[in-house]
Amino acid sequence: MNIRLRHDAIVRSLRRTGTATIDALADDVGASRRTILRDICALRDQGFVIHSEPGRGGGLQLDPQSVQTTARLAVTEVFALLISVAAMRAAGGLPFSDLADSGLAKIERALPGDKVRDLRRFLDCLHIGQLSPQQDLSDMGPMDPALLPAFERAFLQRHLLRFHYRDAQGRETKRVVEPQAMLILPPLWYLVAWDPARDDFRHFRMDRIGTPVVEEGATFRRRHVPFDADVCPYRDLAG
Amino acid sequence: MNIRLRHDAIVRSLRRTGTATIDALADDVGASRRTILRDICALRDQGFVIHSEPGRGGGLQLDPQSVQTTARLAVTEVFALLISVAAMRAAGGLPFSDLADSGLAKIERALPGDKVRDLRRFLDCLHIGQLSPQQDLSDMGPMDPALLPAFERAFLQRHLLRFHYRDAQGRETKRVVEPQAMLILPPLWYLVAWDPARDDFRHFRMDRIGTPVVEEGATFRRRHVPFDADVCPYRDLAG
DNA sequence: GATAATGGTGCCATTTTTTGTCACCATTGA
DNA sequence: TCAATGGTGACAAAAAATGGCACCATTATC
Repeated sequence: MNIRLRHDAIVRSLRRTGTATIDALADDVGASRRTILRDICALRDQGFVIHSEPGRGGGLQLDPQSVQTTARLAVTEVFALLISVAAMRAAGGLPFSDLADSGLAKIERALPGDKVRDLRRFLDCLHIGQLSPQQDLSDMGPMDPALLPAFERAFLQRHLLRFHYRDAQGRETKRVVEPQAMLILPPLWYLVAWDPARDDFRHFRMDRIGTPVVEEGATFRRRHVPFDADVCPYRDLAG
Repeated sequence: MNIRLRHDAIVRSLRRTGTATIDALADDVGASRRTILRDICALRDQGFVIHSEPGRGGGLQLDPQSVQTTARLAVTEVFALLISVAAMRAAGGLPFSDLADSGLAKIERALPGDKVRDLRRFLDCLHIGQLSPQQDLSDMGPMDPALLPAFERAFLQRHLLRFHYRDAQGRETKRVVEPQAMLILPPLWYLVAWDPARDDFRHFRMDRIGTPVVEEGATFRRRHVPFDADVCPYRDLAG
C-alpha cells in the first residue's frame, strides 16, 4: 500500500476508534508494528497531535482538533483568501482572525518561493481601510475579476497601464498611468496611480476602469504614496 | 534528491525559463531524461497544466495559472477562513469573493466527511450581518478564542450551556440556555439562545460571557430563530 | 526527402528507499 | 513480579525509484 494512503488510513482508524494500540493499527492497515511507529512519527511531524499513553490500558489517541486537510489551491485563490482575511481584519476583525492568519501562513509556506515574493510585493501595494458611511454606492458597477492578472503584471513589473476611465460625472478620458497602489474600502476598490500627464496622484475606482492594457515597453519607479486624509479623502478623485 | 523536492525544482525551473526542453530540465535538477519525463507525468496527474510541443523548437511549458499549492490546515483554521470570507461578503464583498469561495470549496472537499457535516451544521447556526454605525463599541472586551470548542460542542450535540453573563449595565447573572444561533456583526459576536428561565430568546455578547460549561446531560430541540428587526435590533438584548 | 531536434514509451539492471524482524528499554497497572 | 503498552536501534529483505538504452512520432530546416 502507498505510504500516503496508509497515513490516511491510520488517521481514519484513530478517528473512528478513539483510542487504539499500535498492534491494533498494524492489524487494521496491514503493516508491521515498526512501520506504524514510523508513520506515527511522520504524522506528528506533519502537525497531527497524537497522544500516547504507555503501560497497561494505554494506547494512541488522536487530538480531533488537529485533524487536518490538504487542498490544492491556485495562486489566485490564495490571493483572494489573503485579501478577504486582511480586509476583514481592517474592518474590525473577528475573534478568529488569528486562526485564519495561521491557516493562511501555512498556505503561504506551501507556495513556491518566487510566488511568495510576488504575492508579498503585490500585497505591499494594497492599502485596506474602511469606507465612510457617507459614500454613495448607488452607481457601483461590477468589477471584472479577469482584470486582476493585468494589474498584477503591471504592479510587479512596473509597467505603465493604459485604460479608459469614466468619472463620477460620466465623462470618459484616456489614461496612461503608473500604478502605485491599490486602495480597498470594501466593497470599493481604487487604483492609486501617478498620472504623468497631470503630474499628480489620481485615484481611479476600479469598476469605472475600462479594459486595461499593460504597456510592456515602459517602466516607472515607485513613489511614496501619501495615504493621509488630504490626498486620500475616501472618495473618487480622478477628476 | 527527494522526489518531492525535485518536483518543486522542476516547477520552479519551468516557471523561470518559460519554455524548457526535457534535457535542459534534466541538467538543471540533476536527474536523467527518463526521470524528468516520469516527473512531468506525475505533475500532470497532480493538476499542473504542462503544454508540450514536439519537434524542432519544441519544449515544455507550464501554464502559470495552474501553479498550485497544497497546505495542511487544521479544522479550526478552515472554520476561521470560512467565517472571514463569509463576513467579508456580508460586509459588501470584494471583487474576489468568488475566487475565495472556490478556494474554500476545494479545502472543504478535502475535509473528512463527518467534519464537513459538523462544519455545515455549525455554519447553519451562524448569521452574519452588519453592525449599525450607532453601536457603541467603547466597552468591547476581548473574546477568548478558546471558547470556540465549547460552543461548537454545545451546538452540534444540542447541549445546554451554563455561564455567567455581565450585561451592558455591568450586572452579572447566571444563565443556563439553549444555544440556538450565533449572530456575527463584525467585530461583535452574539450568542442567540433560548433562555428557559425567561421563556424567550436572549442575545448575549460573546465578550461578556464568562467561561461556559457544557451541560453534557441535557439536550434541547432547535427552534426557529427569528432574525427580524424586532427580535434582533442589532443591540445587546440580554437584559 | 533527408536530417536533426524534440516529446514520449517500454524494458531491465542498478540504486535507493521503505519495510519487517528482532532484541531491547521504559512506563504503567494489576 | 508480570503482562501490556509505547519507543528505539540495527540489519536484512522487499519494494520503489532511477538511469540507460532502444525505439517511435512529430516538426522545422536544409
